[in-house]
Amino acid sequence: MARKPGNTREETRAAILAAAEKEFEANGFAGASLSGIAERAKITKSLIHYHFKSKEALWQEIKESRFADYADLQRQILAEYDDAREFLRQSFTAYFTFLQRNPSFLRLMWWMQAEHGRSQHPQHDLVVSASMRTLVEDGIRLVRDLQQRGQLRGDLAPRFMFAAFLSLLRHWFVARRDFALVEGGESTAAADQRYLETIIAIFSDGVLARP
Amino acid sequence: MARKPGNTREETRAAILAAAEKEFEANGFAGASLSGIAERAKITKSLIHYHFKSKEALWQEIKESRFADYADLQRQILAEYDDAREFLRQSFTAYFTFLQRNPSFLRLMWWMQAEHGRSQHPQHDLVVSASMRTLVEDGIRLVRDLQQRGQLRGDLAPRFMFAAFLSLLRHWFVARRDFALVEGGESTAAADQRYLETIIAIFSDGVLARP
DNA sequence: AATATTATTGGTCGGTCGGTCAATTCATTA
DNA sequence: TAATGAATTGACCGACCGACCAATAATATT
Repeated sequence: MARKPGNTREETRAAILAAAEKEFEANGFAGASLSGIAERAKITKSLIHYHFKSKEALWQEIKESRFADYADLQRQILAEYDDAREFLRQSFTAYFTFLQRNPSFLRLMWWMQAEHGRSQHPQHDLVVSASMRTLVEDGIRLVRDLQQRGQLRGDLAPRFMFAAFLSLLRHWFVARRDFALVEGGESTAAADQRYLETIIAIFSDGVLARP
Repeated sequence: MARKPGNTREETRAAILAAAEKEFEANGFAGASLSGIAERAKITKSLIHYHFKSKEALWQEIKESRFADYADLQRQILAEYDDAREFLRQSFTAYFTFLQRNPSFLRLMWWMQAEHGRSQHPQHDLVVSASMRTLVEDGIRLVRDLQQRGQLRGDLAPRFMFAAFLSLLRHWFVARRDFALVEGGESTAAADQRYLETIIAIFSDGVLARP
């Protein structure tokens, strides 16, 4: 009946992808609806199927594009420094800032973890698994290097040290809501910053009082 | 047309609740279906509505019953010890063991966080919020006490220290899948134990090499 | 034994889901 | 300007969703 003028193929595709990302971020894969995506993108449901094969293919394309951002992050973290303490600070800050600036990435990851393994097209999880594997492998290798150079304590397994690193960073952005419930007054940004300083201090030096 | 003999009211209710917990755990609230629950419980869909007002009410009842377990856990964590190092070990171990033994609780929490704030009946979130608030408040108070008694370093804000504590514990059980992808061979139980020892060590003493 | 109450069923409702298709409109080109 | 191809639409499909209801079978009460 009608055709919106001026939009190129890529513009429309991008609009659909942006709308879909919001919808998936808000509702997860199961909860998201093509109607909702169409509404956000101000086009009709049919057009989504013209540009993308299926809902699952759309979800897959979003996941892949989001994981591409990880490459830059890894390069930042893996950059080298002379001083181990300063290295830790830089790594924590880089990862933390990334999560802080990409809340939609974090929410998509959250949904992906929850829905992991439930896909009817298992090959779709391969890209995600490959990305995670690379991140974990690189992180473990890095910790091992630092141990061998005598900058990190050598009595702990590298992979569990790196797991602790990731936990401290990733979990905050979902837990902070619970902490905002008590003793309000502090802005989110301020709380973020103070949490970051705290985990750097704990990770570097521990929490026990020194005599 | 027919009625299954022998089942008391409570038995049927319990069967539905158990089936629903599995279904919600696997698919989240949006992804779960009453048909799936009925199938698991080996009854019909209609019977669910006879015993429970709605899908949402069923979900709510499961959440509440699961959060009741938290009370015992808190009492364990809040038990007192003379030595701070031993106290940390006991607290980490108690919380860790709880999550280890209640995987369905963890998965339900995961879905709840993802779907939080999206309920059409906001009052349903109140119980969850209240539980989380109590846990966080008690934890913060405990850290503050230990600081004042000189057992924990006093230069870090209690709430962020406690947030770090929770992050190290909760995040592992969702991240460990990614770590299982690399250097296999270690059983899940063994990896769990080694991770626990690692975070206790890190939290207590930090990761920097001591000269 | 007759009656009332409770537990359970099959069937059905309106609504939404993801997906398909033919028709239509715009942009390009001949 | 006419023809062609790509982009977009509305209408529609079968499947499933949560919910409801009348009928019925099992149990409890009298």
